[in-house]
Formats: sequence, structure tokens, C-alpha cells
Amino acid sequence: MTLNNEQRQLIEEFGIYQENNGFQPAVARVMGLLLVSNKAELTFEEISEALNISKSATSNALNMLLNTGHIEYTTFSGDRKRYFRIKSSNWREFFVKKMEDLSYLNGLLKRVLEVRKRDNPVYDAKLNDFISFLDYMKDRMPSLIDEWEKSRK
Amino acid sequence: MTLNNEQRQLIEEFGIYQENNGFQPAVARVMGLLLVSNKAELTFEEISEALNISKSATSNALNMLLNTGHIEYTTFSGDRKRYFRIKSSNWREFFVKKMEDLSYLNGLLKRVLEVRKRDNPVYDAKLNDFISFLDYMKDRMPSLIDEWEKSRK
DNA sequence: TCATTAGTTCATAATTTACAGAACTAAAAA
DNA sequence: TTTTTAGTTCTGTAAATTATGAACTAATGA
Repeated sequence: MTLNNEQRQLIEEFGIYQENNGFQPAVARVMGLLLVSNKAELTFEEISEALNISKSATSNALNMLLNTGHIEYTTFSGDRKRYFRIKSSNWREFFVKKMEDLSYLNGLLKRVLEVRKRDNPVYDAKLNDFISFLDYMKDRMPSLIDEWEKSRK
Repeated sequence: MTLNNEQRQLIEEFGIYQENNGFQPAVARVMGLLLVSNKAELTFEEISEALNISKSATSNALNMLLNTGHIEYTTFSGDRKRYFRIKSSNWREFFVKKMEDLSYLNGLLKRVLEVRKRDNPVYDAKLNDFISFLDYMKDRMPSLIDEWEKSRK
């Protein structure tokens, strides 16, 4: 597990990005490492050593990432180790989750409109604008993905 | 400042949503209150009392939200109080920020491709897919917003 | 000029989080 | 059968976060 300085730097930057997305620091670093490393698959030990985190932190991080479907592992017969890698199918899911998040927000905002009673209708109108915008986005998203796929061919 | 149970509930749910977006609990509740309250504009005191948070927590939350451009206030002559409200222009900015966030991620991923040296080209291919997808999204977003605006008329 | 109001700042307390280290377990190897 | 390996779980704690309350400030009003 040799990492050059650029790789180490990138792991940190990606780590901070994912911390801001609500991941624990060590978990975020593991994702960064699996993304940036020259080897696609790394063992428990390699991860623990490369990132200088304890076995318990490594265990915790890997299990969290397994549970949330961010990583997976393969095994080889006659080798007790597991080889962890980023679940590559996950990019699409990641984006879908971002959209679902907006969808959840939109649900909250619709309830806000139902619950509050404002004298000045301008406020409700503005909020309605945003709600309609989010609805529109959600609507268009599938065809947008479609178009992208076609444009690739 | 009377809030019914639905409103209180919604403030909490919106609060948790915004906590997950990186806001402090009290800050998130202040946003929720300003969104859900029947009055569009609330004073320092009303906010502090409605949410049952100390003056210092209120001061801190309001200044944070002012600094980050999430709220604004008006004043009335002969009245020393400030009347805080959500900056309504901000919905658009909120969405733009989400997109910028994806754009930042995309920048990181492009650097990942440059830095790592994978034997199996399939991994790079998959990552390239995602990068190209994000690029495509960023490209299409302005015209999508355009279309939405036209569809409103 | 003194009191009040509206809000800020500071020290500190309470809570949460994030991780290390050690003891442990279960399977495989010797 | 004992040892090694690969990882888990549990306990303690350092550090960070978040909020409180009290003291303070600056402006207004009486």
C-alpha cells in the first residue's frame, strides 16, 4: 500500500467532502482510500495501516460502509481475508439519493404551506414557486438521465 | 407567538432535516420557526421564547443565519427591535448551492482519475461515466430552469 | 441623568462524537 | 490440539459541539 502525496492529499479532501455529507471522519477516509488507491481492492489490514487507524475504527468504518451499501467485498478460496472495494453501481444510487433528499424537503415544504396561515399571500406564492420547481425537477430527472445515456452511445 | 402542535412538529422535522445539512440544532430550529410561523417576521424575543432557547443561543443563531444570507431583517422607526424573516430569494440560491456541491465533487473525481493508476480499466471507465453524467447535468441545468420558468407562464 | 431595552460576549457546563486499546471470538492452519 | 489469523466488541476518554447564564454594551426613553 504505497500512496504518493497527491493521493494522500486527495484522500483528505475527499474525506472532508464526505464529512460534510454526514460521514464520520474515519469512514470518509476509508471511502477516499478505496477511491484513490491504485489497487481497487484492499484488505482490512491494508486499510488500517494506510490510514493509520485502529482495528476497531477500521472494523466500525467498514461495517458501516457495508451496511449502507457503499462498499462490498470479495474473497478468494484459501485466503481468509476479505477484499473491500467501492460498490461501483453506487454512483447512480448516490445521485438518486440526492434527488430523494430534495423530494423529502419538498414534502416538508408542502406541509409548511398547509400548516401556516400567512396574511400576505406573497410569501406563500414564493414558497409555491420553489415547490413547483422541485416537482418539475423530479419530473424531468428520469428523461434527463435517459438523454444522457443516449448521448453516450 | 402561538404555535399549534402541527407547527411545532414541523419545526422539529425541518430542524432535523437542516441538522443533517450541517446546521446547528438551534440554528435549524430558528429557520424552521421562521418558515412555519404564521407571522412572516419575528423579533429576537419572540424567537427566543417560541423555541425556548437562551438569548445567547438566539443571538448566535440569528447572526449565523444573517452572515450566511439565509435570513434578513427589517426595522420600523421608533422601534428598536429587528424583525427577522427568511430571505425568500434564497430558494434559488439553495438549489444552485446543491449543484455547486456536485460540481465540486466532480472536480475531486477528475483528480482521482488523474492520480490513481488502476490495472483494470473497467474501474476508470465507471468513474468516467459518473463524471460525464455530472458534467451533463451541470450543462443541462440552466436550460432546465429556463423551461420551468416558461412552463409557469 | 437614570432606567430600560435589545442584543452581544464570555466563561463554563453538558452532551455528543469519534477513536484507541485491550480483551475477546470463531475459523482455519499447523 | 494448539496456534495463528482476521476481525469484533467493549470500555474509557479526549476532543469537539452546543447551549446556558451572567455580565456587559450601546442606544433610547423617561
